[in-house]
Amino acid sequence: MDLALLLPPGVTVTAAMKERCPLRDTLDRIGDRWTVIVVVLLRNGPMRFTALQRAAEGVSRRMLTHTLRNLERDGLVTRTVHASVPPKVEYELTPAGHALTEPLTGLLHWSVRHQETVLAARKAYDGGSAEGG
Amino acid sequence: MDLALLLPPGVTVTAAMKERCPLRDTLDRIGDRWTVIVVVLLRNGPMRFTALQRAAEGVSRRMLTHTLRNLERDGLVTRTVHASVPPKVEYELTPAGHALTEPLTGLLHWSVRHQETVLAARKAYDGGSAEGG
DNA sequence: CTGGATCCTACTCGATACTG
DNA sequence: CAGTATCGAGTAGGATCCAG
Repeated sequence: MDLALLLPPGVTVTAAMKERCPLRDTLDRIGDRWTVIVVVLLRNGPMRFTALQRAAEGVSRRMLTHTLRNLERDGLVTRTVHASVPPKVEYELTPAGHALTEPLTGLLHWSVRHQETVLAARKAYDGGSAEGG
Repeated sequence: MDLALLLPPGVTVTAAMKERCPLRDTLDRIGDRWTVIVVVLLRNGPMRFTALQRAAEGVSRRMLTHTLRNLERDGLVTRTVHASVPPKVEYELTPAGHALTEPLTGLLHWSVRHQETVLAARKAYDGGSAEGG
């Protein structure tokens, strides 16, 4: 992508950005099925593994683990193991992770505000395209 | 997802939202490889098909067409054909599409600001995990 | 409760060739 | 210039079983 037009004032396009588009990078990282959901859920504070699984509704243990590992790897989430029986593991956003919740929360709000509009548009489009056939 | 905690004040959780999580819905829609890129690129005004293809860097005609069709279907983009030779087709964001650029632009800015941090965290994580083997 | 290993399916996406 | 049709590879992610 051509970044120069889109960046906020004061931000310069570095060589690294040209080589490796930051947005493309971020999308590759958060563009899977569960990452955004998990980050948004962690927005209000630390959560345990099982609590996340319940809240995310539909995620398998495998994918939740996978998602959390990637977030941890990228420094967006910390993992804290409490030595107890049964085990208790808490996940919490780092500052970078919290910063990410801002646009993602914006996305959530957009989703809520435009759900009906989008659904209606889709219905109209599908109806219109199919007509006459 | 449990939406009640996360919604802005004044927004009520409707039955539709419980049935069909709006965020999940949005992510299914924009979570593919090119949608976010295209929407961000259209942020400054209408663009032609080929201009988009050049700017997106790497998208195939097939995928660009597919992406634009979906955006059109959801009412986020309009498609205008100018009857000329050669053909000229312009794509432009609708108001809903423009509203979407706000969080997406936020995401872009986050990407730029945190690229180095994330890359460093990843490197550290990978190095740390691999050590001793 | 947390999470690793394996297997398997479905779907996404890109390459290529063709059209108006 | 702006698409469409077809095909094949790669991979995301779910099901299941095992373990500390």
